[in-house]
This record gives sequence, C-alpha cells and structure tokens, in this order.
Amino acid sequence: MRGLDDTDRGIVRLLLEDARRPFSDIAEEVGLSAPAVSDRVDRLQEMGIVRGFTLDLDRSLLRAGVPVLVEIDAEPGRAAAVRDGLADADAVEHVFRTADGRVTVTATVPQAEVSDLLDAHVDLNDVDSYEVRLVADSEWTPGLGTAEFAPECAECGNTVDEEGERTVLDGDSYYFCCGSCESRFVDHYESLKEGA
Amino acid sequence: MRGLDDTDRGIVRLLLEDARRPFSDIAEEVGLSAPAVSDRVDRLQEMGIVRGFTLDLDRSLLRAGVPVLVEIDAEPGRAAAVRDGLADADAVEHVFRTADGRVTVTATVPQAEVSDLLDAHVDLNDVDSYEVRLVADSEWTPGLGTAEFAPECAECGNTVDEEGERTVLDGDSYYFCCGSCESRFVDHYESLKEGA
DNA sequence: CCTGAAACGCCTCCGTT
DNA sequence: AACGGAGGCGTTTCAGG
Repeated sequence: MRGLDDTDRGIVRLLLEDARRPFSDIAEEVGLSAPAVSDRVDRLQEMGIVRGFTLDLDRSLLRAGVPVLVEIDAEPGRAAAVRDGLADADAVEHVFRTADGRVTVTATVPQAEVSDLLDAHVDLNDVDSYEVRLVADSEWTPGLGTAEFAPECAECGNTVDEEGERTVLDGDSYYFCCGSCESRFVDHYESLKEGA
Repeated sequence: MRGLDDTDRGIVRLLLEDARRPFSDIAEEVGLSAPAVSDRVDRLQEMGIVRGFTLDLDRSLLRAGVPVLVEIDAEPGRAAAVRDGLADADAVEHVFRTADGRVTVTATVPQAEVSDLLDAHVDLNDVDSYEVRLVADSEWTPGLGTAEFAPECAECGNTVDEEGERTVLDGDSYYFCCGSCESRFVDHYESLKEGA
C-alpha cells in the first residue's frame, strides 16, 4: 500500500486553497503533467483522504435560523450513538466527538429550538446533560501541515503502516494492518450484508 | 441590492456537493445557461457568501499530530481578541466564538502541546480558563436549508434588507442598511487607511 | 507511475434579445 | 439578466517508456 508523498501533500494544499484550480496549473506547481495530477487526485479520493470538493460559505451572511453550539455529555459508551444520530440531521454542520464521551455539535436551528433537534435525532437516554451556546462567529482555515497518511485498521484499530492493505467495499475504502485482519473484516462484512 | 433567490440556492447546494461540477451541468439542473451560472457564481463570490472552493478532507486518516478541541473561557470582552489570535495559527482549523464569551477551537497539535499553542497566539491575560479534550472523530455535513441572505450593517450592526447597499473595499464586500451608514463607514475606513 | 499528443468537453467573452 | 455561438483552455484518454 502506498502512503502520501510530498507531491500528494502539495496537490492537496493547492486544492484546499482553490478546489477549482486547473489540474494543469497544479501540475506546473508540483512538477508533474496534468494527467498525472488527475490520476493522483483520483487516488486520493479512492483512499478516502479527499472526501470531495465543496464550498467554503460565509454562513454569517445567511439567515437560516440561529447558529448554536451544543455540548452534549453522553452516557458512558453512548457518545458514538449520539454522534451518529446528529450527523444525519439537516440543521447540523459539525459534529466533534471527544475521547471523554462528549459530543460537540454546531447547527443552525429555527429559533434556538435545540431540544427539538435532540429529540428528533438522539435517544435521550443516551444523553446525560447538554448545554447550548449561541455562536457569535466562526472561522474555518483548512490546513495540512506535514500530515502523514496513517489510517486505523478497520478490524483491530491499530495504526496501519506501509505494510498494510486497502480494500474497497461498496465504494468505500477500508484499511487493514495485515491480511488476516482484512479477511476477517471482509467475512464479517459479507455476512452482515447477506443478513440485511 | 439583490438578495438570494431559489436559483442561487440551487447553485450553492449543487456546488456544496461537488465544487468541481461543470457549470454547464449545473445550468441544466437549475434551468439556466452555462454563462448565466458562471455570472451568478461570480456574484456569489463578490457578495462574500461563497468564500471559495475547497476540499472536504477526512483528517482521521491523517496523522499530523493529535486532534484536540479546546474550550477557552475568555476574560470579559476579550473573546474576539482570543479568536483573532488563534485563527491565524497554522494548527488551528475551526474557531467558534459564542455569545457567552467562550472560544471553542479545534486544532491538530504535535503532542497535545496546547499550552504552547495558546502561548504563541493568545495573550494569556485574555484567558480566564481553558479545557482540552481529545477529538475521537469529527464529521462535516455542509447544508444550506432555506437560508436567506441577511448580512449585518458594517456600520451599525442592524440586519440589512433588500433596501440596503453593498460596497467593495480592497476586494472585500461590506453591507450597509442605508446610505448614511455606508458613507460614514467609508469615511472612517479611508481615514484609517491613510493613517496606516 | 509517468509523459506527450490529440480529441473532447468546458468555460468565458461578446453581441444580441 | 440571460441566451447562443465562437474561441481558447482544461481534462482525459491512449500509446509508449
């Protein structure tokens, strides 16, 4: 399995600044040809590092409701469930789950009707307590630094190094630290799929 | 001044899903010609609603350090200063300032060395207390809903309606609720600029 | 995995409505 | 404001190393 090299990082950095920048332009910057850049972007998408191309919107200029930041203390072990419920909600923009079992959410709701939002998308038994704060402003400055590619093994959770494997299942990439983790996961995946 | 119509919202929604989608494609979806879409995207950028085109990255696959969420309670009136300092930091991705004087930041730091980050970019006299949480995972689901265009007057802070004005100063758009706010702001802006 | 040429498709400028 | 056509780029496919 191949990791990220400096060329990949260069491409990502340029696309973070302007995702519509011509590949031929990027090619010149990183010292490649346009087709090579196109291939690498495809690969970055396949790897799952680049999830897609989007807009950076200034939501402070838009009135779709009240922007809020909600801090939810989940019941032990239920943070992931709370996150999953909220991530699907239309009004929700960001969901951060932290290691201490808290889920921090930013959303834009009609009239600070946060309880409705939680009611509709979260099992309230999963919630210990929550706090709502009005967002005055927010900024987003995507950067990359010297990031290395280091996914977690989908089976055992260990960090996957260059010796690892990647498998594409139903369009999504999964990473494994070794062949046995891979086959174990694939078996499990397929049996679940048959059941559904 | 023109606001947002359904066609604008349609264009934004499609670009949120795929910012590299051809304008000719989008044109067909919203019932316009390609040049018309191009014009509207230009206008959306001029208005400042579309800040730019970027990538949606899955940072959980990248190891650039430890992802943290920091909650900072600023001293009274100093939240904006704390936000400004942090927004410039390389490691920082999101900054949310809430109305209660708190600044919530997400960043990726070498080894959870958050105190260094604060030290370098914030006047510690502005900080009352802070708490650091390790980010386990995060999601981003950009949506738009039925958002209306409703900027604040750069001079007096009131919401700007259809009767308002827009002025471009040094490439940035500013909005005003009325002509007198506009001229007052422009005068102030120009005198500040001469002084610098 | 990359390059270079060539075909195709897309974007944007312009004249027009 | 938006359309349609024309010209000029940008992207992608393909053969070759």
